[in-house]
Amino acid sequence: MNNLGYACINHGLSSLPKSKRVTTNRSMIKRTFAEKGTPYVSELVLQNVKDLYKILNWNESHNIKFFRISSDLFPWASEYQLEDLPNFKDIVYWLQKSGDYTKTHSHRLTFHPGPYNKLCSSDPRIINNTVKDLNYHAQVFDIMGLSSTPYNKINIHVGATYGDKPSTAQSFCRNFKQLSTSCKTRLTVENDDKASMWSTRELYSSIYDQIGIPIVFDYHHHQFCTGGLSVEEALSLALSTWGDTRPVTHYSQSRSEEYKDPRIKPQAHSDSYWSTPNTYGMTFDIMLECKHKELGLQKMRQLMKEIK
DNA sequence: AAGTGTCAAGCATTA
DNA sequence: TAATGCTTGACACTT
Repeated sequence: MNNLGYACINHGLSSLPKSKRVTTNRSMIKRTFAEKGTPYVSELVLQNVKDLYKILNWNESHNIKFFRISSDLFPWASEYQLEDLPNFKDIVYWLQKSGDYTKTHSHRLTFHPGPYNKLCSSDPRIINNTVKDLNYHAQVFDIMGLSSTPYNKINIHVGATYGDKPSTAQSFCRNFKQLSTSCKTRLTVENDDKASMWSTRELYSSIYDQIGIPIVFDYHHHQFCTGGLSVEEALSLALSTWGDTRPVTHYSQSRSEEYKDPRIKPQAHSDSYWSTPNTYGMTFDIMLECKHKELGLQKMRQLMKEIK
């Protein structure tokens, strides 16, 4: 049984009329942050965490037990301490309520912080921001009372090579040590979608072998950066890095194929699905990264049923 | 309410 | 040199 999940946005709930809209993605531009500061952040965060609880309830009632939380939950999180938000107590209340709900109903929650997180950089300012941002994600899971393991993964890409993969990997592994313990124990790395970047095989030998963090295998990315491995080989290799924790993979399909439009980059994610990932009989959770979110998940369930 | 232009961060790639 | 895309469209202003 491979559990299916979706990422960050519930399409149906977020397109309700404004008064009923449910979203965890309330944010603001830089100017507004400068003008209104953390009190306004705090208001938005409170609404976001309340809506997170609603989404988890929606998921449960639709038998979806795997969900990626948006990093937008706390806008500008690297610019303040969570404890300094005026509504922090109420925010904690709703996060704990969501965490309790998650555990009671055996859901799995994960994060996927943005591409601006460059743990492999050698610029101290970039490292500083990256460490703050990654630690914030771990702190949220801590508040929710979720496991300090990759079961609640915080997944990132290595994200650069600087024209020198060995030294870039070294920087990544060195800077990893600066993260909080609760972040280090949850961190995972994902294979890239460009030939020049990091394949599953390279992540294994350059990152996993050094610091032992699990590899998230992305089916879609793999075809653009195989590292010389077949899907089955790369998948097996990635799964072997998860120890006792049930692994996660990512699955999406090509938008250019979906719309039969060669002008669209083949890497772009599709709206929905028309075929299923080959699991080779192995068991792991699958994060679906299509644009139509929970609708795509329901489509995928149909497709998987038809196969059996 | 609906439409439009703009929007933090880092990097590699394309135009 | 500038625009694009990435884990995810949303904000802010005008009409």
